[in-house]
Amino acid sequence: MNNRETPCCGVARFLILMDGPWATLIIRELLHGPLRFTELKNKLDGISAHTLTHRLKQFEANGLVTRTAYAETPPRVVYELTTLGENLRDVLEAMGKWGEAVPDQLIQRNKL
Amino acid sequence: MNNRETPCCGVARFLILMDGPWATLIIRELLHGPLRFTELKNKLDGISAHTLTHRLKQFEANGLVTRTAYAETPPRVVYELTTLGENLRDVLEAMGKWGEAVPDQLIQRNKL
DNA sequence: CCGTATCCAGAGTGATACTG
DNA sequence: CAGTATCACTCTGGATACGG
Repeated sequence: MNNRETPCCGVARFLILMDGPWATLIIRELLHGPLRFTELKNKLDGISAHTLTHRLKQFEANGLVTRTAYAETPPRVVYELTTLGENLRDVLEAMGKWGEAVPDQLIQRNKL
Repeated sequence: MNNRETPCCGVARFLILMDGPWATLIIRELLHGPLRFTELKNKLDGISAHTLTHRLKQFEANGLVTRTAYAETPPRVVYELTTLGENLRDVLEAMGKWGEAVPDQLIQRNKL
C-alpha cells in the first residue's frame, strides 16, 4: 500500500497522515479549540501519555498541529490545529454523521 | 478508547468499523461497483490475499458488504456494497478532497 | 505540568505454499 | 478462481518509572 512514488488518490494521502485509531480522535478534540496536554489526555479516555506524545509530535511534524510552550512554572503547553488541521472538520463531520447512523448492534459485536 | 458501554460519538463508531489502513481503500474500490476477489486484489496494489480475505469477512459480518458466490467452475465470488457501505461515499469524498490539498512534501516524509 | 525511557503485548499485514 | 494455513515482522499502543 505504501512504497510507491506518490500516492495516487487523496484518500490514501489522508490515511497516511491520519494513521492509527487515536489520530482522528485527537484531531476531533482539537476542533473544539486549543488544548493543553493534560486536558487532551483527560478528554481522550484511555490514551496513554506515551501514545499522546507520539501522535502529537507526528501531527506537529506534519503541519496539522502547532505546539506552543510557555516558559512558566509549572510549564504550560498548548496544542492548536493549523489551517490544514482545521480543514479536517469536514471529514470528521462526515464520519460522525455516518457513524451515528450505524446500528448499535454492529458496534457492540466489535470490541469496545 | 474502547471498553465503554456504547461509543459516544459517531466518529469513534466509524473508526471501529473502518479499522486498519486497508479498510478504507477496499471500500473506495467497491464504490465504483461490485468486484470479484481477484479484481479487488489487483486494484489494491500490495495487498495480500490473506489480508483482503480478512477485511472482506469483517465487512460482511458488519453489514457493509455482501458476498455472492456462484457455483461455477471456476468459482466466481462477487463483493458488493450494502446501503450502509454505499453511504460511506460522502466520507471517502471528504477524505479525498482533503488529501488532495495536502502538500506533496508531507506525504513524502512519511513512509510511502 | 509535561513529558521521556524502557519494556512488552497484540493487531494487522506480508510471503509463501497449499487446497476445493 | 478464491481462498486457507503458517510463520514472522512491524507498528501502535499500554504500563511503569523517571526527568525538566
